[in-house]
Amino acid sequence: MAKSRRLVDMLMFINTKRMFTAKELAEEFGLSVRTVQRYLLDLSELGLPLYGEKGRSGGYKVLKNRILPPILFTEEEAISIFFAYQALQYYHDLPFDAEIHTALQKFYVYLSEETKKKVDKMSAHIAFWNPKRNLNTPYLKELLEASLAGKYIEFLYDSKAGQTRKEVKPLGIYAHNGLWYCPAYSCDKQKVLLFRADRIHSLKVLEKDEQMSLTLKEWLEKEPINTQPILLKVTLTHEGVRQCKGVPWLENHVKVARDGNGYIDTITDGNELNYMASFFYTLGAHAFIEEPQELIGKIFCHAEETLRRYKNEVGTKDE
Amino acid sequence: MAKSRRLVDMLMFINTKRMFTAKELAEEFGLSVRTVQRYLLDLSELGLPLYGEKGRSGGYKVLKNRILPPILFTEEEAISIFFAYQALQYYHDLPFDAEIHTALQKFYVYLSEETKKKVDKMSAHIAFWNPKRNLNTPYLKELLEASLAGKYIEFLYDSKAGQTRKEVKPLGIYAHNGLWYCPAYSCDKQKVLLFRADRIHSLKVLEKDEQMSLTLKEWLEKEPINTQPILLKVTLTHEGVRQCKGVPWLENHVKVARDGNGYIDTITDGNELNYMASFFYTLGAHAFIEEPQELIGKIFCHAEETLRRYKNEVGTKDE
DNA sequence: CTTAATACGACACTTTTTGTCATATTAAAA
DNA sequence: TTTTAATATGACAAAAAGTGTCGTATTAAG
Repeated sequence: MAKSRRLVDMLMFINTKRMFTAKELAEEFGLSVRTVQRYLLDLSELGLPLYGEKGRSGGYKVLKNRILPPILFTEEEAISIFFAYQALQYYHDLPFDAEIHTALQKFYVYLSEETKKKVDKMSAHIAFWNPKRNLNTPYLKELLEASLAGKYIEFLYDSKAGQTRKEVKPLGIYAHNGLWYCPAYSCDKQKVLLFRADRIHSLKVLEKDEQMSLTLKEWLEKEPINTQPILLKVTLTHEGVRQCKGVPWLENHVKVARDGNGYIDTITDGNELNYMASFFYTLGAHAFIEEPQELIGKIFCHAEETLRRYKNEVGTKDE
Repeated sequence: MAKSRRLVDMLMFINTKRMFTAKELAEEFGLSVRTVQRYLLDLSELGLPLYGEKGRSGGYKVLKNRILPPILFTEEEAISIFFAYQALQYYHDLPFDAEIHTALQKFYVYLSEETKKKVDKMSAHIAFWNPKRNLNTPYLKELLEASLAGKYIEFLYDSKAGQTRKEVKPLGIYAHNGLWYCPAYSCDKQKVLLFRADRIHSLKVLEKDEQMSLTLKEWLEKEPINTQPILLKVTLTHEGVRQCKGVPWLENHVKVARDGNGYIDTITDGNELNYMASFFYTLGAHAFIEEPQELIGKIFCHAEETLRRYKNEVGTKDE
């Protein structure tokens, strides 16, 4: 039992070193060099990828990544990890996809038959509703790692105007509606730009790094600074109330009268006018916008233009 | 070393049994009873919650859940698990929430300082955009477990008409837009009903169980039987192409000409006409619908009506 | 060609593990 | 009430495993 403990201690010690010699460990742990060699043999049999180099400036190296000491999990905990993985199933690409799979594999082999069945079944009984996407997003891990390390990157980006070269410092990544986005700070333009991760090609991590000034979270929280507060006033029918309560950006702002009709009187983001126009258009007669005038104007102009564009289509059919 | 291995073997053997005696194990492993007792002592020191009962029909029991043998993970794998957990951060309630936390805790304590920092940072650099909800959904785990076991459940449901008692067999759970839903088969009504999990109260698992006839997955796949296929033909400008490629239900159906303009010619669901109308309305001049006539009609009528409704509003301002 | 490292075998010595026996305690069955 | 079969624990000798000290081979840098 004492040996197992010392093996774990040694594993931990090794993890902190890039390279080490048997003599070093012998002194550290008060053991003979021979015993240390035997310990290292045991560790590699346990799965630690050790590589020894002979010769004067030789020593041992741990290949691969650091390995954690053996951990005891309960089956319930393993199940919970499989559950968490379900949430990721709907993304075509993920950072750390390979690692998640090897980790799940390690859990899976030790599960009891009964629990294996349960885990197998699970994917058929849980869904996280997200649009399935088929776009390849190969650089997710690199984007995330660069943002964690505060490193600059360089890549080609498919934008409206064709492919352009960008040099930026990513703040992080986020998933929205099945797509991955990456806000990144551009030195040239001195501001944060938002990129769609699937449109990023030929990424290269640059040496230039800088301690993080802004994280994704801060940026997401700050963003509302870019908002242009405008007053939104809408009257709603009974059905309009129901619909507005179903969207997160409005659910807390709908006031309902005793007769079931409703009213919205709140401040929202002026940058979202186009989205709002489309949303209230869908509601049709169930919502009547009182303010802002700009939103009414948008809807009105759009309606006029739409009429003009489809006039002939509808006309010919009717005749 | 031989001992550690035998300890693990014994752990595995114990896991398959509900109850056992020291003598049984002694015979199974070719050890003396005394040694088995000492092994069991070691195992409980390692964290296995063993409970021994004296007396004639006594024996050992493992309390709690099964424990997996010690597993060696790499740090990268641990990071990937923390990443997966990020995807769940936006749900107010989760099944297995407690277990996920204890599992992450076990990983966390063994991470190197460097990796701990990385993991701490991660939550600030990744987001899975989902509306934050504040509704309590306490029965998620029970719903999931019942669906896996094919068991019937009984609960009170807050529906439009007030609280009603339901007796159903859940097919599974799914998350959509930050809310949890549970489709479940009702024996009374002989069909699958869809429940919002946050509206379920006082759940009780019934003894009655039945091997699964339908899983959530099958149900979700079957649902489109309700679709009404219609032909959709749209011409797109360059920008229209870009926008349509950004929505999942169209991204695979956009054909792009050499000049950058595009064309859609596909079959979609007639039940979604209202949504489509709203979507193509937003695109404005970047999309021109050729078919179906019904969609054009919808957009046209809506535009006419919108004009009528807001005419005065815009007029008064202009004067 | 010396030095400092891995690699590994042999053997005596030390520590740990194991089996045996003894004893106490408990609870069900006879 | 006594017997029986289980846990629980201690003592001690025997067996096994682990350890240190050699020795020898091999390798590569200085």
